[in-house]
Amino acid sequence: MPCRKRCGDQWWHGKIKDCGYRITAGREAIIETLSSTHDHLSAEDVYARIHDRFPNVGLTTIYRTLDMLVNAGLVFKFDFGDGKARYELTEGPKGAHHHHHLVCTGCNRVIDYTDFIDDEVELLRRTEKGLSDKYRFRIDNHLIQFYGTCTECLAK
Amino acid sequence: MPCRKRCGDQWWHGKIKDCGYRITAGREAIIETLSSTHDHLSAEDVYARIHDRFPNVGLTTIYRTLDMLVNAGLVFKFDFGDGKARYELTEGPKGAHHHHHLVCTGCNRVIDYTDFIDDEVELLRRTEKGLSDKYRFRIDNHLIQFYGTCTECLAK
DNA sequence: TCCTTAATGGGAACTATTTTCAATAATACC
DNA sequence: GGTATTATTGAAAATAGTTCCCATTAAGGA
Repeated sequence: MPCRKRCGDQWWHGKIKDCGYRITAGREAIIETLSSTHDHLSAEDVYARIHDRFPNVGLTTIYRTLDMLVNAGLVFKFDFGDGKARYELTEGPKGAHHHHHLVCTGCNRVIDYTDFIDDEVELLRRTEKGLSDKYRFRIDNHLIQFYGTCTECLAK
Repeated sequence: MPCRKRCGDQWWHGKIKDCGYRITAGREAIIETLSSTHDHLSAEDVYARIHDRFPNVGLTTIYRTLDMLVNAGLVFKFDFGDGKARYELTEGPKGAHHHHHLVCTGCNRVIDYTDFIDDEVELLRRTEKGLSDKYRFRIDNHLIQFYGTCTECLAK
């Protein structure tokens, strides 16, 4: 499928090209979709949201592209315990929007929170340093999630 | 399958009975297996380790039991990104052995660390309090993982 | 010991994800 | 701009982890 959008470079083009990947219409569509929502989309969700405008971007491509984006560090892959992977951009055109997740084990709802993030990030940075020194790991990323029961589920 | 072990109660019997579950030989075997290792076992791993002594505990039962144990709060279910769930006891006969994980995205190796845990746990407790107040969540658990590349994979 | 009901196992079913492969399109080079 | 090279592609088939189904069995209370 030809890359029909002839508008200028997007903020993420560099990051992709630097890793040796090509810019395609499918990839544009996928990244656009991810960047236009705060939902935690599964591969199938992305497919559904793209399919109208790009009927010939297949599910396989979605999976492959998301995987590639995870490799390139542009996307983070989450497991919220409902059997399918969820994807989120690590940053937008304006930079990172740091948040963590609160997951309801009753209904699988996920709340993004940014409260307390500064303290967390500060501690994580220290921990990261300590760990990478001690275990000789290069640490790229971290995951913090809290699990519990949301108000609605508590009411039952 | 009859419960052949007639030895006295195990430390976990109460927790299971309190949730209305029964004690069976299969469940004993599964918990024993989990408590005798620090490995992060998948359902299939547990099956393999039990199958010699209990040839008639099926994989289905392993899945069901692990799920039940997660519900009962005795087991924690992890996703390290290799496509299968991993299970770990949340506590042993001597109480909880608190640790977090360092995951290599190259080879999927997982290192348990306990360093810095005290600071982390202290911060988490505070965050947990703040979050549960603000979002009216009952928080039961948390997950912290660091992702990166281990020494061996860095060498490549 | 008997009775109720939860737990079981084997296989089939399900579902998210990956693989295969021939066709197509994005980039580098001229 | 045209062409060669090579990554990317979609569809269908394959895979793999997990769950469902249902007749049978066993745990625990009376």
